[in-house]
Amino acid sequence: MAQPSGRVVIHVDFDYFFAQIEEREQPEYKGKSVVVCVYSGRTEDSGAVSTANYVARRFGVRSGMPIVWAKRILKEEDAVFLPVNLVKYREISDEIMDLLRTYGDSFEQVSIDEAFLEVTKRVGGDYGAAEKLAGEIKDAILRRTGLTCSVGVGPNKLIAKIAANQVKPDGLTVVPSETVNEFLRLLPVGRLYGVGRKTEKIMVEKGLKTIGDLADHPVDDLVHTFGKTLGLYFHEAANGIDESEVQERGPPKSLSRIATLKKDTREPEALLPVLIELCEALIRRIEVEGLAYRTVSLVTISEDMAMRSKSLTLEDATTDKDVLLRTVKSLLGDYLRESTLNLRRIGVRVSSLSPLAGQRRLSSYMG
DNA sequence: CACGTGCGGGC
DNA sequence: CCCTGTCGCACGTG
Repeated sequence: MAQPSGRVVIHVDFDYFFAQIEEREQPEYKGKSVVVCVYSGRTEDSGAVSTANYVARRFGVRSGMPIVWAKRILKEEDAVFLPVNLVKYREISDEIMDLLRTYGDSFEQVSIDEAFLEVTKRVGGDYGAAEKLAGEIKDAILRRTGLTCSVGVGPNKLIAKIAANQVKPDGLTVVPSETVNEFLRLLPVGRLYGVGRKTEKIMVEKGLKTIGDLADHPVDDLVHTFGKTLGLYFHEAANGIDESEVQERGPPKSLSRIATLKKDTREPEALLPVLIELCEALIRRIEVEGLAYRTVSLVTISEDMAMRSKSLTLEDATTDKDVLLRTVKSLLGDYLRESTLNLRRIGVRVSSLSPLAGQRRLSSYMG
């Protein structure tokens, strides 16, 4: 009873994207563990793993893992550790996204390495034609960039995304509407978009281990446990229902920059230079986006890893750098009066963003 | 509405 | 074992 609408949606997920790019550029990395890292700069190897190739993953290296753990795991191996080069990855991502966009009735970039394509019209609702098209997309990306990706085809975004994750790297998984329920039923609830570690734990404690369990569970109880929005969403998702459209994303709703401090401190003299840099970076971004901000937030992560935020909404939207810095300083004062802990990381966020009038820029979001 | 927190996705 | 960076959404509270 999944989709009366007869849609066909494709999800494209670039395989171990950052590490694959590095591999492609250095053929001598082939067969070795390649680990792309975000170095925080507080000690030699402080920081976290961003992406690892499949060789490293076989040893247990994972995204988000501390770099020192990964080094320990791979110390007997001839492994390569590299810093992230986001400018390079973004350039390659943009190139692939521009290519992908031409294959859909509509297109939605989800992140630097993921996108949805609505192809219903393009394939006339036919899953055989969709599978062929998905293959052509994979070929085109490979020819153009030398990179592989994993692709999922399904009757909606939810199913297409789960399908793309089913076989990777270099996978192609097609789930026609008639097979949605059998496809979902045996999968663990954690495979559902929106179910992470915390939510999965709650579900498993309720005896909901598979998506089938969730689909059969009374929706009232899900609403009671997870709230109206999420409860209804989980119920529908578990039954393979998702009517959300594939559509170009608009301008960002918030922008933030966060940094790790060289050492834990609560001294304004030590924090200020960092805040200035973060504000400057944000203002540059606001300018290229053609946006103005009205809400300013200071984000703090203290030595105990607790995250907090302080924010203030201005009377009028602005692009002014000094206003931003003054506001951030004032919020820092508020925070320091309330807490005695040293800070480990600090960040600045702007939100309530509005487009500046008379901007050509708007056109770049209209698809 | 403004403010603050929690969570997820997944590099 | 130690801990990156960025964004969106939901929701509780005042």
